[in-house]
Amino acid sequence: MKMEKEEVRKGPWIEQEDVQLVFYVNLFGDRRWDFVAKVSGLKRTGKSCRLRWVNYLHPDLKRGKMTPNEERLVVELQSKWGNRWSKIAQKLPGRTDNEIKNYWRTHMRKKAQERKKMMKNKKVSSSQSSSSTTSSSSFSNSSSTPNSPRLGDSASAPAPGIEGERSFYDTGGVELPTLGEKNKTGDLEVEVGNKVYSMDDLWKEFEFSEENCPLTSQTVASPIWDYCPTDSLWCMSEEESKMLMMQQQPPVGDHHFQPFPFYNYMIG
DNA sequence: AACTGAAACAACCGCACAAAG
DNA sequence: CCTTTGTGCGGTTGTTTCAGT
Repeated sequence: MKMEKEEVRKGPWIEQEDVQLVFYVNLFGDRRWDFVAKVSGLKRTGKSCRLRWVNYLHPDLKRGKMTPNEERLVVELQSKWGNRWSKIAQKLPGRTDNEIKNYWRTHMRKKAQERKKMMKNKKVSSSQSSSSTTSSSSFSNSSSTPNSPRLGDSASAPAPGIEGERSFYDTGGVELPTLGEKNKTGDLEVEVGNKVYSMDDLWKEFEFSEENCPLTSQTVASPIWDYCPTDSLWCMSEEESKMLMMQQQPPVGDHHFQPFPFYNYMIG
C-alpha cells in the first residue's frame, strides 16, 4: 500500500480527543509525547498533545479566575524575572505558563490603555488650571484596574478581598471537555455516579473545597479523569504497560471510539 | 435585536537545549 | 564529538465570549 500520508489535525481539540489523550497519558506517562501521540491514534503531533495536556488536561490544574493574590504574585515575579513564564508558573501551583502569559498580556494592554488615558487627561488638565490628581492606576496593588475590567474581574470594586474569588466566572469561559452532554440550556453536564452535575456545579464544588481545604486545592481533575484509571501506569515500564493495556479499554460511553490503534502499533 | 470592540482563552510556530545513538 | 530526536519555552495569532452602544 502507499504510505498514507498521515494528515495532522490542528485546531481545537474535541472531547473525544481529550479523553483519548488522558487515557494514554495515564498509561504511558507525560513524557514521551511522540510515542503517546502515535500510539493513541490521535492525528496530533506529540508537541500538540503535550500542550493540550499541560495547559488543559493536567489534573493539577487550577482553573478559573486568578485570585488577587495570584495576580499580585505575577506582577511581582514578572518584574523580578521578566518573561520567564514557566519559572513564574512554578510559583503559582495550578497555573500554567500559558495562562500567566495570557493574563500578563491583557494586563499590560489594560495598563497601556490607562497610561494613554492618563496622558490625555494630563494634557487636558494642564491646559486648564490644574488640580485633578489622577489617582488611579500604577496598578501595583490589586490587579484590576478600575476601568473596564470585564466580568467578575473580582474588582470593579477596588478591594474585593478574598471573597472576590467566589466566582461565577469559574470555568474561565472554557468548556471543559467532558464526556457529559449538554443540557437544554447548553451547559455541559457530567454524570458522576448516578448524579448529574453541571460543569458549574463541579467548579463551584472545587472552589468550595479549595477555600476550605487549601491542601487539596492543588488537584482538581478534569471530569475526564472519572473515566480513567487512577491507579495508573504512570510509573510503569513500557513492557508492563503493554501487558496491562491488553486488558484495559478506554472509557467510551456512548461516544464511538475508534478502535484503538495502539493494538496494531504494539502487535503489528 | 444587531453590531462592534475588547478581553479571555486556546493553540500553533519557531527556536533552543538536552539526551540518546 | 556529531547528528538526530524529543521536549520545553516564549512569542504570536486565531477564536470565542461578553459588554456596551
